[in-house]
Amino acid sequence: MEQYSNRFDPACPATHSFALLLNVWQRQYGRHTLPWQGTQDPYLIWVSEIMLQQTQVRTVIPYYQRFLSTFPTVETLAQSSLDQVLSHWSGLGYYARARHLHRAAQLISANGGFPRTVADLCTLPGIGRSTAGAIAAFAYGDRAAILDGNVKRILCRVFALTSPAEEELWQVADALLPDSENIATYTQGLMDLGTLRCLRNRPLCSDCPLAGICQAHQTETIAQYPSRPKRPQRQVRHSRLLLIDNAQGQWLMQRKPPTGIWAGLWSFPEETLSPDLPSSHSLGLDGEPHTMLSPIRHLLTHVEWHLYPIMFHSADSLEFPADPSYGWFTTESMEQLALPAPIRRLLPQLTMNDARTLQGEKMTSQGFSEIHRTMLTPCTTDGDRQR
DNA sequence: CAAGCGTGGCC
DNA sequence: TGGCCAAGCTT
Repeated sequence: MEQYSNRFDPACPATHSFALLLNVWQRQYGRHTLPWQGTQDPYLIWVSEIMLQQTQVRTVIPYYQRFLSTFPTVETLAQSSLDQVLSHWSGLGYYARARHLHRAAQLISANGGFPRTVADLCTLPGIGRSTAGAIAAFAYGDRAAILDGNVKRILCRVFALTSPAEEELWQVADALLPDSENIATYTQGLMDLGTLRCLRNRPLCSDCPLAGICQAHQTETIAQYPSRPKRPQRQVRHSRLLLIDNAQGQWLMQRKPPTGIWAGLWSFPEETLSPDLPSSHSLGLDGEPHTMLSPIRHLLTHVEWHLYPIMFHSADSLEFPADPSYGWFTTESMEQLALPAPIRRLLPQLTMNDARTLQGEKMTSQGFSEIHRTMLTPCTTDGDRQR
């Protein structure tokens, strides 16, 4: 068998049949009834593409439908408050997407319409080259390439590319584009193939339309593509979450700063725990904590975060008017806030404790100290986590 | 430009 | 069950 070098060869037979094979397959086996299909409205397509960044279709669908029922047009989105947009994003993650979406909506609205080209789409916050390509292909039928995780995996396998540069992959993606009349089918076909056939683990090559031209399949080296870069180890972080209620049954919350994890969302006041610092809170609470809820272990891409919710009753005299980032909320009103997922999951436990039923574990202050010492003592051994 | 940025589901 | 992944972008 003829061998191809570890480089894309535009003259190899696979180049010519790639798009045709993919499109024939997409029409028969691809997805055609997703909520954002069957339209060429750039707004509807844009919202879907942003939500789908690093997020699976199944997760997105209910968010997409709720979002569009509240913000049916780019103008309604532009005229809404950021808080309202973030609250619809609550639980979906990567919240910068929501901030960018809102800002872009205002730019689009001010410009009187959507950008018409890939280059102009790329100028909007939150829209990179791949998202711009998808919007242009689906909304305008432009002959524009996408390059998401699916496409990278497919291209690496079909053309046996071991560690291609990003720009090289874009060149391959461009070279493979069919005529613009078939571009939407083709673009959807890439996404469908990556999701339904060319899976990262255990790809279904026996049912893949590209098996006949796939170099990785022919050399039985599918498992080697794509080579996975090793992830950096997560940094471990410990924080106490201060759940403070007042006599009116309200809870003290704080908006997270504009950068960092959960930026702009509402959470409970935090107290960072570290072995180097005494664990004293900064809110001037004079009472003792009365209840400790179950610790939360929350994993982000780069952080392993341990949260220890503890409950206080606010002294009558306690007020927090000085810092506008604080606010008092009933559990009912908190439902509408933009809350991170683990914080939202705490709400039922607050309700239980609203009535002073105190379902959590009663703790003496000595007990707290004990537990916090346990938290911070070398569960570290970060070396143990390597393999 | 490498690092930062969420979350739910899967095996 | 824990490590890994999913329609990436920003700084």
